[in-house]
Amino acid sequence: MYSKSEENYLKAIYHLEAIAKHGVSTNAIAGEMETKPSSVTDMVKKLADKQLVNYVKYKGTTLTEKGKKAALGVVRKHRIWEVFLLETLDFQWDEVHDIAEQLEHIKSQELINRLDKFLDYPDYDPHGDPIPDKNGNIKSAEKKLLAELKKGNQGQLVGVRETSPDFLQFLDKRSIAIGSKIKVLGKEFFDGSMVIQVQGEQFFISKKIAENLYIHI
Amino acid sequence: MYSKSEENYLKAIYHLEAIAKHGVSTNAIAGEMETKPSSVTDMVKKLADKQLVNYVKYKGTTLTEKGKKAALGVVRKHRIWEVFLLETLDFQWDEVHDIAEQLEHIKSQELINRLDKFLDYPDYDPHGDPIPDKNGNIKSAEKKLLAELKKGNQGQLVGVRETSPDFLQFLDKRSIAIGSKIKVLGKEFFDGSMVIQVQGEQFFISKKIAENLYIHI
DNA sequence: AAAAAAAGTTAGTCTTATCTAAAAAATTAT
DNA sequence: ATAATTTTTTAGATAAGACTAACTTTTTTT
Ligand SMILES: [Mn+2]
Ligand SMILES: [Mn+2]
Ligand SMILES: [Mn+2]
Ligand SMILES: [Mn+2]
Repeated sequence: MYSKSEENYLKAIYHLEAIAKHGVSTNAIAGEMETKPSSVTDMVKKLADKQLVNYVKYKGTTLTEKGKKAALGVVRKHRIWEVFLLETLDFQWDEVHDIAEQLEHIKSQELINRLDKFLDYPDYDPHGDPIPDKNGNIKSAEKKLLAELKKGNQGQLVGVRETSPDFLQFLDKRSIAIGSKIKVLGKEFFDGSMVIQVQGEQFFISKKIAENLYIHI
Repeated sequence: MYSKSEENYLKAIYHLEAIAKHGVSTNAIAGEMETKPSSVTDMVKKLADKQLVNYVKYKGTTLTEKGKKAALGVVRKHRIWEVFLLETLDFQWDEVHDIAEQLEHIKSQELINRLDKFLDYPDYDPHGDPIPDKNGNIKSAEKKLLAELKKGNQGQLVGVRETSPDFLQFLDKRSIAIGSKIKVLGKEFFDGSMVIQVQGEQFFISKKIAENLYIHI
């Protein structure tokens, strides 16, 4: 259907649309794709010709319905493959992304549907991101940063934003891991620091820590 | 490492070397790859520059040790993915090839080794072709055509050469299937026809039938 | 052994996806 | 409201891989 490059652009634009207010900027796409802005201009023109994006010179790019559907198809493949790599092949949490980046481009609807079935229709990928269904519907909730929760809220740790060894060791030392239930016992308005409860134990964490933990509520 | 196109050429040359006496001809590669001879000339020159083939203008192409190793790597990936598609995802025997043709190009040694382990180190792919190990060694026997067997020989049906509905129905009607044990009870020198025994039952088959069944002895 | 046919190569073109450098438009600072 | 800066686009170049058409070498036929 679409080339690997086109699929990667669509996915990048999809991800950027979630945070951009209006259209996605050429520079933003270039940043995400690790290419030059001039390459992006070329590609978004091609995507516009194929009715996959709305592109207004100097103004920005947005996905059309057709483009969004295509992007969600790639996102679905990516996340299902990530689950497979982690659950079935026992890859580590941080090893799956690069391989899924390639596998997401395999052309076969049947393949991904059978894989989905084999994995028993997972709702989330290993990073806590929801998996769209066959029709591109995302029924599951998007993950949130722990820092966004209020006092009294609780949820489950589904992923980390920062992956440096320092940070992962910080979590390890406190037995905070993917799947842990976390409750916000208190939150300081002044600096955003929190007191949280994890498996009975209480920890004080800074805003910086809370901004790097993804939660499902 | 190598591009998808280079990998496909290496694999094609590897397959053709098995039947060619001397070097593989440009036209033969073009046929296998479904490209034009001029495209092949371009590519074999590039492969020769990379020490993957020995190419002598107008004479033919052979794989170097380096090229053979690379080709076997692709063959290994292809066959392991085929096993996965059939065994794990329940694809039909004749649906797996096209998808494996894409999956064989995923760049990750770790991925294929884990998949191999997950499948419990299969020796053959669903078509009865042996799977090279990590180092490119093929310890298992190559499949043979039933037509090559002699009176008294027996083996296991591992694949079919022809895949037309007519032929598959012919087999179905007689309950001859992949995995069936077949014994040659008699063979006519005049026309190559055979009497075979399959699960207690005896059948008379023409040479044409016997030339389309692959056997492991 | 010459002529004809087939096989293989070269030269030049095309497409896709990149890039650099220069120009134009939009934004921000003065 | 200008000027400076940043963002974006255009123009032209490059590399991979494929094609057509023309040419050369090899093989087969007569
Ligand atoms: Mn990708
Ligand atoms: Mn993910
Ligand atoms: Mn292939
Ligand atoms: Mn096979």
